Amino acid sequence: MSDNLTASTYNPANIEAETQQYWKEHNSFFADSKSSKPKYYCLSMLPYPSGRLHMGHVRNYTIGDALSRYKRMQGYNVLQPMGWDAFGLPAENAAMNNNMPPAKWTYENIDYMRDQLQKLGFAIDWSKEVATCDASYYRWNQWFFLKLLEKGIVYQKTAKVNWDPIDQTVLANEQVIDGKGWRTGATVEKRDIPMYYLKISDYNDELLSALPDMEGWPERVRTMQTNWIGKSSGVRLCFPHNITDADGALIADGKIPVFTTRADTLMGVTFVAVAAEHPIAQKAAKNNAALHDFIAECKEGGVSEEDIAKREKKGMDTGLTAQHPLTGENVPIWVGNYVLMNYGDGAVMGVPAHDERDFAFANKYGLPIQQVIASTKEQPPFDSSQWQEWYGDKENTVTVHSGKYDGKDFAAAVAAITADLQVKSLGDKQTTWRLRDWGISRQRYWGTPIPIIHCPSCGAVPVPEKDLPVVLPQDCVPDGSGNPLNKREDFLAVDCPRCGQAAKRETDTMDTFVDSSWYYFRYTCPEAGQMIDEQTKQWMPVDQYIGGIEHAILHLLYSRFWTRAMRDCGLTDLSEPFDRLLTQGMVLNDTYFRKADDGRVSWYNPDDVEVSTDSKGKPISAILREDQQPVDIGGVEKMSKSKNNGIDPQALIDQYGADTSRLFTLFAAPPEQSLEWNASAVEGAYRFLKKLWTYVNDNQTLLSQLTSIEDNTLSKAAQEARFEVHSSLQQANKDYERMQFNTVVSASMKILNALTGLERDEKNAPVHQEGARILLRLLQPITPHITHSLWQQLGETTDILDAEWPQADDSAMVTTTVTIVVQVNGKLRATIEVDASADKTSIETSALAQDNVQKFMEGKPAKKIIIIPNKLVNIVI
RNA sequence: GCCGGGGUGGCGGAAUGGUAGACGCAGCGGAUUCAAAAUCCGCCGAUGAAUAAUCGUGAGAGUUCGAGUCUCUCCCUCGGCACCA
Repeated sequence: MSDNLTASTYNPANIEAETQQYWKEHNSFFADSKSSKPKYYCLSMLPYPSGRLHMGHVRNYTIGDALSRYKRMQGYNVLQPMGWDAFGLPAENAAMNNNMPPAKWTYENIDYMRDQLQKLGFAIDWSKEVATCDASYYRWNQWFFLKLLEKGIVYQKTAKVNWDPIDQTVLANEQVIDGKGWRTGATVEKRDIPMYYLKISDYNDELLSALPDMEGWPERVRTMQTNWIGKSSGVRLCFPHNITDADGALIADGKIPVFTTRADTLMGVTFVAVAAEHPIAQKAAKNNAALHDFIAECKEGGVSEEDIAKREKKGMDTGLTAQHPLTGENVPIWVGNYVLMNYGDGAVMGVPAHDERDFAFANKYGLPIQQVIASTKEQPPFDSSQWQEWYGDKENTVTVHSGKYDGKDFAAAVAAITADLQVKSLGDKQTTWRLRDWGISRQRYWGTPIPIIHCPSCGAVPVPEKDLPVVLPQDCVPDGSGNPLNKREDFLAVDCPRCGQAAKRETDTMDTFVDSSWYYFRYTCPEAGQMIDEQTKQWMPVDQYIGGIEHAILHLLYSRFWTRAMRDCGLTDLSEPFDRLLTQGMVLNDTYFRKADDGRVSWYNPDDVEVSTDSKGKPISAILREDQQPVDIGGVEKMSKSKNNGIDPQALIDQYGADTSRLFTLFAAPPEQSLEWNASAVEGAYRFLKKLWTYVNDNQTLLSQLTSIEDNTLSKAAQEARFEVHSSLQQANKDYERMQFNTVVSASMKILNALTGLERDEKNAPVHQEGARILLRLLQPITPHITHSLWQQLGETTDILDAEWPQADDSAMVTTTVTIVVQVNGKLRATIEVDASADKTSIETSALAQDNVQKFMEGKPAKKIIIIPNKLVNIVI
């Protein structure tokens, strides 16, 4: 039978279905805890089951899968699990829109998305699947919460939340739009409510000091966490006062404590600013209506750090004074809306000359500005009408106008001032942290119930371990006003476990970050009748974690904390859960819009827009297909609902297949960088796979054996093709190790180009046979279906997954001559072919003999000749 | 506002301090075809008649025989900011 008769066109739908069926029948991806091979735990961040996979998921899991398959073919026992971060706010929103319980919505989404993941051919061990909304998972959230409560790591305190006064409900930050509630439009208030906190602050030193040694993590993530933990060394000092409360007692023992990192500027203090909730502000407001109103105004607006930082800095004089701790002079006390009661001491010292924010504040309210620092570098003179960068410097400074402290640099001034404060018992060195304890209470239904019972006699009583899990009712439908659990008598009513009288369950649920802080432990033993069992030891820590950069701080820090908390409860020996971390970039797409007369912007999906380009292919205009009218071309932005620039990966899979989707995703950009959607580039990926299919499929007879290569019998063309195959393979193997999959794809394309460019005859057959086998194995982690199918067409009987990984053959890359670049004064003037073994003198001689080299040397003698072997000669004149 | 990342052809991107633009997309020209799709071949940073030369990696300076790469200053842009996940 001739090859022509067996040739068929590339049909991804059939190939992929058959290959997936094969994997299913062979249980190919089961990760056996008892295997003797070295383990490799490859973890991708688990998805929120929003309904359908988006391109970000596809990218994340394609990267993880390419790595998992590569490691597996390197001989590792690979665990690649998958699960669902299934609790959270979107399910409640969907419930409101569709009048459907969040549970039903969530489980339907999980079923759909699991099917999508399977159609993408990911080598996932589905026997280890976990959904965080299953009681079999979240019972261990509850169990561990109680453990931490026992250990004193859980505690209760009040916290500020966004409060919608019309819906009478707590709002998430994302539900606050321009300071108004998203459903009611009412002005959001800050309100204090009791919450459970985890004492992550007990671990701040450890979480910080481990970071420098975490070499498998990107530098930028470690820097972000370092800044987030925010260790700062400074001085905590007190401004004495004699302000009394209603009972005539001194407020806070007659002291206003403040923290500063700039004790060297203490002599420049011209005011003290306190938070609106500070007891002194409260006291001053009693007889001052304007101040009372100002304090009320401070309560408006959101609670996010960004909201607070961007708010216009405002203040009001309390009319009260405190004393400067060193000079005893009176210092006015102001209320500032930028001072936070629950951060530090709720008060700050104001040094307008050397802090930009204080400077603006003092200028606005006419407070004095007292310079106490001068620059030792040449700088413009101090000018109290305009802020200069150097006013806030710590380096190259000397104290001035500071009495006995004059003439000191930063460290000396801080030391001298601190010593005097210590003598007066009004201050001492202190380390503070930016990291705040983790408030985990959420006033929402769709989350893990906090296992606490409120008894009128006994107070807050933990649910006994034997009564776990506290099961979340599955049939509630939230309506936007408060937590539906508060209306569920069957959930609420319970007897106090301590005294037996009628009591009430806690209705707050846990932050969903709790769920994602330890799911990777549970994957190793999803059926265990305890939080984790001995199988965990076999797999943990995670060797490679992959996920979005947006999780660089919160999720990754909480997981590091949670692992330590588990360690301190005797559950694991580990401190760090993730050995290596890869933060993948975002998926972007073009945006198109029209702006209506009233300023409203409508966004159009790139699929519905036709773009015209100039003769060079540069886009010049775009029209909407529907009405043939022009639309404006926006920038390239993250795929999102709001910009209507998302691409549904399902359409991509349906049209081109999983292999093309995977190839495009990995080829278009390196994993850490953002990836731009490009429909033509998808076509290009598809074209490559068609070409690969045709090459193997059309040449089955030629390729079906594997004859050994005798180098000296090969033609020059065959040797060159083989050189290209092996040098590309060598590069690809290096790039696999550093997870640079885009250049692995490039190398694969080069290999296929070399092979298809080489005549397919008996003489060249060994090079084709070897090259095809290299190429298929090289591509298996990236496009697993087509390579599985073509591997069989080569007559190979073993599973390609079990095939030995290809290594570059040095003998294929030996060359007799090399091309050397000749530069004159660093500029390229000629290239020369020399014998690979040529010595420096002969290289120099032939370089100098080049006409163009002589021309540019203009008859001048060479001052210096630099020779880099096999690469370059630079003649300096 | 604070913190972090990124700027290289028309586009995505490639380059252990050593030939900038590999590989691909788009574009242009050609072959094949009744025609189209698909496929194959060639060209493809700018100026230029040019296989000459000059310029060219956001801008400016510096280190070096040599800088996309190292150092400093500046500009633009994107991401995170604790109740979105």
